[in-house]
Amino acid sequence: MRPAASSQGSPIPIHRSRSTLGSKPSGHHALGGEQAPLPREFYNRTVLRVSRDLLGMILVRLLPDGRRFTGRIVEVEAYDGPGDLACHASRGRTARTEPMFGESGHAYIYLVYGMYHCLNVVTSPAGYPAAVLIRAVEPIEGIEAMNAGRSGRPSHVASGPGRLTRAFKIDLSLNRSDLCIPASIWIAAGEPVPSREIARGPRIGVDYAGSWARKPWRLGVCGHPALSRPFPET
DNA sequence: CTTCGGATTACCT
DNA sequence: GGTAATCCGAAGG
Repeated sequence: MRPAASSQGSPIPIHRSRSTLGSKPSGHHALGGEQAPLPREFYNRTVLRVSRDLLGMILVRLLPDGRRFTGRIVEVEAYDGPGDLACHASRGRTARTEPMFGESGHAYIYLVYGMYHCLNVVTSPAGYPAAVLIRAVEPIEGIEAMNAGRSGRPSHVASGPGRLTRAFKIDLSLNRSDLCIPASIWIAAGEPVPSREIARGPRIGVDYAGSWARKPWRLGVCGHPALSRPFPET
């Protein structure tokens, strides 16, 4: 079952980063209205719509010491409600999954395999548990700090849900954060990705979910170098 | 209380 | 291809 989406066909108005109010030709970003959090309405839609529209948006992380990490979202996965056997919420409303049942636009973060955190964005009207797993971003700001003391291609430091949270210093302390407030973590408008440039495939690591594992709810920017792994052909 | 397994990654053969 | 690492939360006794 899906929640009745109030804004099914109409795009959510987003303050594009292209906005040219007093635009400056210099390379410096005008941080005034720039990188403002996406509005609650963006998240309060079906998880598949939000998933698609999150591609190209900008993940922003402001550290306590003032450093700012940003990256372009290039890969996500949708987890859709109590019927989706790959979704944690399909096993009921528990302390861990509680954020998914709450208001959209909040973070749902959990620990997997005892060592990696996964960042999710809660979607849909409150009461309907659904979330988007952010699987990969293309680093923009802070890429050097993210790679400090690590090997591997610097551009891949946030490719994969566990690598992404490690690079951006995201852990359980940020669970339930309101992403519509520019505090420690939020998502800002970027360049939307056209449908024809979106690759789709089965979700990763959910083979226990039977036929639900085969649903093509992993979305990514076609051919992008920062994907966590290639998408299946056709 | 104990047991079990995971929306992953890195490193091994 | 295989598997160790590592710990929280859910479930069962």
